[in-house]
Amino acid sequence: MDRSEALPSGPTDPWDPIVKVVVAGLVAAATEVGVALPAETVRAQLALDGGPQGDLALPLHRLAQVAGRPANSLAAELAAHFPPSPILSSVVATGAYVNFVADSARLTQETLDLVLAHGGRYGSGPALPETACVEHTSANPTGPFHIGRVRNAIIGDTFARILRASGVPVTTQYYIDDMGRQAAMITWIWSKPRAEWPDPIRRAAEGEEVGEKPDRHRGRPYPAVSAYLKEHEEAREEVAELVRSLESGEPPARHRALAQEILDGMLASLARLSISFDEFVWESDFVKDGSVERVLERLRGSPHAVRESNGAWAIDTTGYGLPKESTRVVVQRGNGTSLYVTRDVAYHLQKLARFGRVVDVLGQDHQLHARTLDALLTEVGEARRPSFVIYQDITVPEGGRMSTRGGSAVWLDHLLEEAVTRARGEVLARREDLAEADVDRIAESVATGAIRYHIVRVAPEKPVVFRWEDALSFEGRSGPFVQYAYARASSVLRKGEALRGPYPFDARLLRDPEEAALVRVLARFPRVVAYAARTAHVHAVAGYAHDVADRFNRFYHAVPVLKSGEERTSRIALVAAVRQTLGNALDLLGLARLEAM
RNA sequence: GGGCGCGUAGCCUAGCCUGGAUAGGGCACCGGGUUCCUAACCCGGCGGUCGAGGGUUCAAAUCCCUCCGCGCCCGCCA
Repeated sequence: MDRSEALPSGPTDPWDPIVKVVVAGLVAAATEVGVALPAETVRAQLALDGGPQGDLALPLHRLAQVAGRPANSLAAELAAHFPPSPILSSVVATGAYVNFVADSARLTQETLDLVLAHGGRYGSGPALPETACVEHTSANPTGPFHIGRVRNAIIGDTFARILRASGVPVTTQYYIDDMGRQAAMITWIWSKPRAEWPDPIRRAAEGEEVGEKPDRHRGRPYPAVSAYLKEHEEAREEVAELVRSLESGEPPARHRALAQEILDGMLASLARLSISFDEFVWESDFVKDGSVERVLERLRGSPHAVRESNGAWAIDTTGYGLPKESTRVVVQRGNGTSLYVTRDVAYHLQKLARFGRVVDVLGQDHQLHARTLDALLTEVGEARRPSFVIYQDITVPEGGRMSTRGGSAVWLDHLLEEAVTRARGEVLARREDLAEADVDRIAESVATGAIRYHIVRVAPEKPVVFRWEDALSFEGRSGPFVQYAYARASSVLRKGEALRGPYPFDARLLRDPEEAALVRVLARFPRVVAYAARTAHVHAVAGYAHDVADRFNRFYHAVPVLKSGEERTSRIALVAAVRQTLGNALDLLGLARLEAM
C-alpha cells in the first residue's frame, strides 16, 4: 500500500471531505462496538490510495491487539456499524481490513470543482508567512556547464518551484565564487596577451569558432592552465599572488568582469532549460563588507579556538559529531587570509538573517563541508540551521565522475544541440503542415523537456550514469510523453471549441472505469505537491506527471469525447481538468506546456 | 581505516521518512491495435532470492545489527 503521500489533507484536496467522513464514521462505529478508537489513531493507520479493495483502507491488526479482539471480527463489526454516507459507495470488511470506496460521482464532482475553480493554483497550498532561500547551481565561472553540474540546477530549480507552490515565498540565489584559485586561474591567463601564453595552453585553446559563447571561449584554456600550474612553480606563485590580491580587496580590474562574462554564457544555457535566479551573490562581497572579519573575530574568541604555531586559527570541532579526522577546522590561514568555509559562514549568517528557511542544494562531495559549516554556525552563536538537499553525482559509463579536466564531461550545450536535432526530426516526421518557426519552437521545448525530465525523474540520492540514448529518449517515462498528453488534451479542447470555460458538467455521466481512475489521479495532486515540498523529493512530481499522462492516454483510447452523446460536455470538462492539472505539474517541472506537437 | 550515500527483473526506476492485503512504472523482447478526438499513443505477454545473513513484529523492500559490493569525502583547496 502506498502511503507515501498520506498527509492531513487541506481545503484544496478533493479527498479532504471523504477522509473526514471516514475518520468520523470509524470513531462512531468503534464507540458502538465498544472499542476506544481515537481519531488520531485512525488517521495514523488509514491508508489512502493504495489498497487493492478500495480507495481507503484501515488495517486493524494493531488496533485489534490493543483492544484484545480478533482483527477479522473487529473489522467486520466496524464495517457493519459504519454510519451510511452518500459520499461513500461501499464500506466492506475484507479479512483484517475495512475498505472504503468513495462514491465516484461525489469524488468527481469535488475534484473537477476544485481543479476548475483553482486553475493554476490547483495543487498549491495556502500562502504561508515563512520565506525561504534556495541556493543552487553556484558553479564556479570557469567554463561551460557539464551535465553533472546541471543536475544541481535542475533539482534546485524544481525544488524552488515546488516550495513556492506549497505556499512558501522563495528567493533563489546563485553564489558566485570569485575568491578562489579557480577564478584566479581564469584571470591569470586572460590577463596575459595571447602571445605570452605558454605553448601547451595556447595549443589547448585553439580551434575557436566565430561567435562562440563566452563560457566556451573564456573557458577554453582552463583545463590546460590547471595542468600547467601543477608543473610550474613560478606560475603557481603568480596565481597565489592573485588570490592574495582578491583577499586584500584589490584584484585586477578585469577579474569580476571575466567571471561575469563566463557566467553570462553559462546562464544562457540554463535559460534554455527555463532556469533562472532571483539573486546573484558574490563571495568577495563578504570580504569587502567586513562580515568575514567579523566572523573571524567571533571564531577567534571561541573557547574552541586554537592558535597554530604559524599564526593560523583553527576551531576544535570535537563534539560536533564530525568524522574523527575532521576535528580541527582551519578558519584563517597563517598569512591572515580567510578560507572558503569561513566566507561561507558569513554568507549563511546573512541568509539566515533574511529568510525563515535556508536551503542549499549540494553535491555529495560537499557533504562534509555542509556539516563543517553547520558546526561553525553554532560556534559563532547562530541558533538556526540551513537545510541541505544532497544529490549524487552523474557518472560516465566508463566509470568515474564527469571531469572537465579529465575530458569525460558531457557538455550541456552539446546535449541540447543533439536533443534539438533529434526533436526536429521527430516533429518533421509527423507534422508536415507546420511553419518553420513552429517546428523550431516545438523541437526546442521537446528537447529541453526531455533533458529536464530525464534528470529530475530520479531521486536525488541515487547515482546516475549518463547515457545518451536514455537522455535523448522521447518515449515512455519521459518529458515528451507528458508534454504529448498535454498537447493531446489541448487538441481535443481546441476541436471542441472549449479551450476556455466555463465547463458545465454532470458528474453522474462520468461513470466509465477509465474516468473514475483518471479522476482519482487528478485528486492526488495536492498531496503530491505537499509531499515533494516536505521531503525535497522532486522526482515525485515527475512520477506524478507521468501517471496523469498515462491515465489520460488510456482514457483517450477507451472513451470518445467529442463524438460522444449526452456525456460530451461533461467529458470536455474532465479533459479540461486533466489539461489544467497536467499543465500545473509541467510548470513545477519547468517543462513547456505545448498546445500542439 | 572513519563518515555519508547507494544496491529492487537483461537495463533504468517508484515504493523506504510514517511496517500492512497479489512490490508499481519505463526500456528492451514477443504478439496485437490507426476508414474514429494527434500512434511521441494504446492493449496483451515475458521477466522479481527487493545485495547477503541475522533480529524486532501478528506482519519487513520498508525498522535495528552484521557483512558484501559500488560511489563520494576525510587540504592552511573550493
